[in-house]
Amino acid sequence: MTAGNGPAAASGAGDTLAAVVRQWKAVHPDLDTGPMEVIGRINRCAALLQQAEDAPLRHAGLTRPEFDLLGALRRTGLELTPGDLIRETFSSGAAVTKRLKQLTERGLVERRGDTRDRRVAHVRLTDAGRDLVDGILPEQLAYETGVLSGVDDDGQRELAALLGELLVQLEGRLRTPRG
Amino acid sequence: MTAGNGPAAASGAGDTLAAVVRQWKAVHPDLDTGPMEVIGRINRCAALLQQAEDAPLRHAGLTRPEFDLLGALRRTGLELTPGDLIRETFSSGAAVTKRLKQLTERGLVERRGDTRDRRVAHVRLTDAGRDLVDGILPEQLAYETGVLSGVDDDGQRELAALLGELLVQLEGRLRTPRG
DNA sequence: AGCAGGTGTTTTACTCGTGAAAGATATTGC
DNA sequence: GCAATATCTTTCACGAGTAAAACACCTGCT
Repeated sequence: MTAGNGPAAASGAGDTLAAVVRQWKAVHPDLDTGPMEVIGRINRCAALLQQAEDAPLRHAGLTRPEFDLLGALRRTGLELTPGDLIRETFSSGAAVTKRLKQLTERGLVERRGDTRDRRVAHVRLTDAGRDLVDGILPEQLAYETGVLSGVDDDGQRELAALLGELLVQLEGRLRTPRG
Repeated sequence: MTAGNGPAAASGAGDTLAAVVRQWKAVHPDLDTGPMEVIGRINRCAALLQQAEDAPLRHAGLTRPEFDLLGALRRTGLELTPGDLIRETFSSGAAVTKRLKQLTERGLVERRGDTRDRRVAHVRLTDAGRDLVDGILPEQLAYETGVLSGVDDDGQRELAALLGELLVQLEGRLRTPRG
């Protein structure tokens, strides 16, 4: 969030961000807290979702970034190079290297060198890796459906649309993913 | 995101999540990707915002969690115990201890022991700490206003409201913040 | 051919956060 | 009063991510 978050306590109605915003308004009444209400909530949602979603994955012995990597391989259906995976998962090169090492040792992915360009490697899912992803994904989506059940279908569509708008802006603004 | 994200490439229209969802649908046509469209976008927005927002803070030599801690002290206007800060910033005890050590060394916060209960400490902002927060916060909010400028005011209100709804659900569902 | 510079990947050194255990003090029940 | 237990905070050992440098290899120029 923009400016620290946290619940002063379970303060009656509203989410924790509402309480935080109230506190800031009391200290700096002239401040425009509008952006905080959006960005703060996005960050807090993300944090809580991560804690929650880690549960189904942890059950399979995977971290989210590991699952993202496997998922990228599964959904493209192709062999990907480490460079591709860096771009697909928005991770640093070092992180991808470490994850590939781990996942290879666990027999979930395999590597082979490129015949033409011996700098590059090609990574693909093993059968075990593919089965693992295919097994986890439905559980994950079912769990998420439950998490979102408090928001009705129209609300979910609206949310997805608005976040998509914002995302286009952010993705345009923030050239220079990583290295 | 629920299941790996990433841009297959700059695939025409829509954000990167749209491309990811298309890929999944091609591989698992029967999958209900609805939750992914919401949760994936929340996570991706959070990731991008963090990268972006770190810039103004980094300029002041602060990480976001450090700023969150200072912000909690500033907006409550009170002395807080480490325990309070754990709850306010949703961090682990170990993390708060480390941050307090750093921030104390930098002269941004001060500690004193409790007279009654010698287990607890009380932390408050120094003048320098208060000035730093008051200096950064407007910059931060101005930056965020710019980031959100692609979404009109009604959209922002709608977004804040929907995220608030979701947040209430998540906060209710996820008892057991940390330790 | 040979080298200058670019690209793909890994290694290195380091920071930060975490869970579990320890440490220090309060509180409760006998 | 004193052991048993609970609470607040810090320490420890470790895993994971990062930036920057190193490495390995290709490409284009001369």
